[in-house]
Amino acid sequence: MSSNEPKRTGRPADEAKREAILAAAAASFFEHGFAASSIEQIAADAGVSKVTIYNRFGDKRALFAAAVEVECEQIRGSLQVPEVASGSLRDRLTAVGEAMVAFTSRPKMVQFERRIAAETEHDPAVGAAFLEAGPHRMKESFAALIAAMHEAGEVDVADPALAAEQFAGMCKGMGDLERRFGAPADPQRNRERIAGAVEVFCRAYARDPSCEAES
Amino acid sequence: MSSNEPKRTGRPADEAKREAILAAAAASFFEHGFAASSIEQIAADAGVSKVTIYNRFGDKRALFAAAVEVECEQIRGSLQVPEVASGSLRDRLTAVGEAMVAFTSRPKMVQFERRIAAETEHDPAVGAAFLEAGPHRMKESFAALIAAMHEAGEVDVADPALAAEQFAGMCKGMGDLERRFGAPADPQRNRERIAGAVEVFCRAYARDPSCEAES
DNA sequence: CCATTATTGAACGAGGACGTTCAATTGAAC
DNA sequence: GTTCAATTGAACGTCCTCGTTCAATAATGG
Repeated sequence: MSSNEPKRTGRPADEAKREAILAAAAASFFEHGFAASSIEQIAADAGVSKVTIYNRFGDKRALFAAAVEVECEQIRGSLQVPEVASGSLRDRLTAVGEAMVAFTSRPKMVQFERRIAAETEHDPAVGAAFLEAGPHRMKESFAALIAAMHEAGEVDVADPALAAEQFAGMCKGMGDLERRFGAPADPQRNRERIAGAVEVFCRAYARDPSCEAES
Repeated sequence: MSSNEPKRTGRPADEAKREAILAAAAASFFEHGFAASSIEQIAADAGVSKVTIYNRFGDKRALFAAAVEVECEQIRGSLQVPEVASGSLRDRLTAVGEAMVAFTSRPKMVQFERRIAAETEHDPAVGAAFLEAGPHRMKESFAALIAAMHEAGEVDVADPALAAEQFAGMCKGMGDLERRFGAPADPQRNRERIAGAVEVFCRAYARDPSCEAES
């Protein structure tokens, strides 16, 4: 395969520079936004010539798209519903809720989502790429877990995808929104939200009556 | 009071121009974003001289803040949880859910939220102002309604604010997020989300067993 | 008519940004 | 050492932006 050994003659491209460019681009784009970022500044931050950026990425929008793609790849890699098979139903749900909230409320993620949302109007493909890489994968993964719980007879759920949305929606509550608009995080309230979500979910869907004993 | 009749001498300020400026500013800021909007273009759209804008608003950021304030005022005015006292518990909850979803998923609102979120990093006060004008008011209003239902003995809710967040979160599900990232609206799924939210809410909180008969 | 304020059009200055061009240099492969 | 591509630095052109300045004009109250 020529793809394995390009056998290209001449000076090879410095891959470290590519990564430095993407890192600097991501930092600037996701902190200041697309329009407020300048290629020259990104080049300076990356310790690279401006011409190198244009040679490798061609365009400001293309550089932005590349930075988004890198971030989406990272999301795809680090996103996973914790597959805790042990513990009670409540414990497992609680673990999932905590993982989801922790994942989505990291400052980096909040910042990234803000910028992606802002650019979605100008470039819908960006929003679609993020949606597929993040939320949709998470939802499908969690829905599959709920479906498995249904198969195991632990819960009685007719629409696992809907139930997944319901549980996630209750866990996030308004904490999601508050963070997006700059309000400080409230870990205590987050715990209450997760506990409340588990409680309501069990009351609505659990088959085992002992699950509802805490009422 | 001199505030009632300013008795100012000279040519009076044209209030229609002020509104035209704010309308044009809102249109540009909320469609293209702050950095990508230009004062000259806003002036042209408003049919007004650029100097007039600087005389009246002083600054680009101040103009942005004024446009945001106008929009928040409109939100404060048009936001209200429908106070349907008639109908069954399910019917009332459904009405509230539909109203909330309809209110938050209007394209104008989605667009506005995107821009406010993007600017929140640069200017946290903007995010806080929106949070107070919109989501927090809505939540408090709905929580009061749930508290009233509790007083009336229809539901058994220990934490009305939490229950309000749970119901709202279930109604929105991921539809909220999908719209923010450009996915087309799905009215059918929205109805299912609202119906599902009502169902789960009643199972978890309703006192009247007949409410859960549909299971 | 006069004083006073609002508005305009045009121009200006300083700065920045995108994207290009070009000669010069670097680094790896053969 | 030669060859060839990657990289650099600097400059350039073009355009846009914010914000200011200034003389001219419009609209009101007295």
